[in-house]
Amino acid sequence: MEERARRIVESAVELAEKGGFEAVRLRDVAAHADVALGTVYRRFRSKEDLLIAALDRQIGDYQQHLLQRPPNGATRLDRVTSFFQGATRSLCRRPNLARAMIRAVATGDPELTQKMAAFHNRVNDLVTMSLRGASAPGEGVPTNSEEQALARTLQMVWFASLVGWSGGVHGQSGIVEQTRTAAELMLRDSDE
Amino acid sequence: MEERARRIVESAVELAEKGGFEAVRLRDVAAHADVALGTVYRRFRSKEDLLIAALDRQIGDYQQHLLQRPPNGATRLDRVTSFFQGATRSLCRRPNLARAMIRAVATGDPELTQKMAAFHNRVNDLVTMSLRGASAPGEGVPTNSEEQALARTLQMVWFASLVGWSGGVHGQSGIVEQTRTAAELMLRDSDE
DNA sequence: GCGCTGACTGAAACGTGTTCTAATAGGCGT
DNA sequence: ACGCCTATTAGAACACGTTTCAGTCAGCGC
Repeated sequence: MEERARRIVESAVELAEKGGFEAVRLRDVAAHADVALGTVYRRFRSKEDLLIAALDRQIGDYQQHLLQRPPNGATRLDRVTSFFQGATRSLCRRPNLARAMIRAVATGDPELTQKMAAFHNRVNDLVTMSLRGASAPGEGVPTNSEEQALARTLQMVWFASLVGWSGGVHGQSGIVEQTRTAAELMLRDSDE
Repeated sequence: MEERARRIVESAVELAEKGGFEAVRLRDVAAHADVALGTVYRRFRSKEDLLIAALDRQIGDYQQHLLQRPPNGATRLDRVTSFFQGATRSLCRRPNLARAMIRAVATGDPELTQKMAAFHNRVNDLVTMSLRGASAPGEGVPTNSEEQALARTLQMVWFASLVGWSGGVHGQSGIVEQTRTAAELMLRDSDE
């Protein structure tokens, strides 16, 4: 990402951190990034696009972090549970920002299909990685279909939980519990 | 719901059916319902609130429909699969409307926590009903915790799938497939 | 150096969700 | 019938996402 674009995203993040979705007023973002409003719109199609870019960035960072310290645990259930716990904690550390980004990605604007899909794929990869243990995704072992189904289902449960949290339906612990419960239900008999 | 409010919701539904979320301009809704703009805001906190009310109404209708023809099938997997297939078809019959309502409920405005929760609970009840077979929810059998966990997880998978469909990430068949896959993973050993 | 091109700027303008206000209407107890 | 209260109305007003436009600037080929 180019310098100017990065400044814009960072400004959006700062504003979102303080005041959530509504606080990300694009005029303010532009001013804060020392850029004209038109420039923001040259780089990003919409407010949602901008916030999804922020989310993408954050996931990238977390992916880096995971490569250093891959989720450990003896069983798939342990690893996947601890992965979601860590990811949730990391995301919810800045609740206003998290809510803003989740709202953007949940809006489901058809203009942003690709970026939504990219987000889901990234999370999918992380889940797959945690299911397997150490190894990075796309390396060595080909994904079998059970693994794919597991990863996608867990990713969706996490997403739905995040939306619920974002709307105040339940607390941060609810996210972790719900994903763990789902993982337990799907990995009942597995102990590998 | 009172007459005036019903007219407002119905107007919103008509507009959404034709042009989706953006087509639901509250000025138009008011004009169409033969009501002043202020009256719309007296009854509904926001555009999202209005569309969630439409969703709630639609779920209520579908629940009625289900009481007449409860999902049939020998196993839990069969019933739950056929339930989601039917519900998805029913919802996606009017795609613009569906997308508008889903967007509203996915936005996760903390003002609307209660209505979001109500939506999730209603879907939960329907899923529980289909897991059990004929009997209505809350009657006779108390919900055990495995059943609760199953229902909630499946409801979340369905919701996430709907959001994905709404954003164009996958087609209507993707919704059905993803929920079926999740159900299969969780009901592998069960044949009751 | 010169001109071209594409990005950037500042500012205005537009649409729509949301709020506000003053005026009116309708019902209800007395 | 009268006063009161609440819902409703028409319409203005405001905020903010988004678009548009005319003017400026920077780099780059020549």
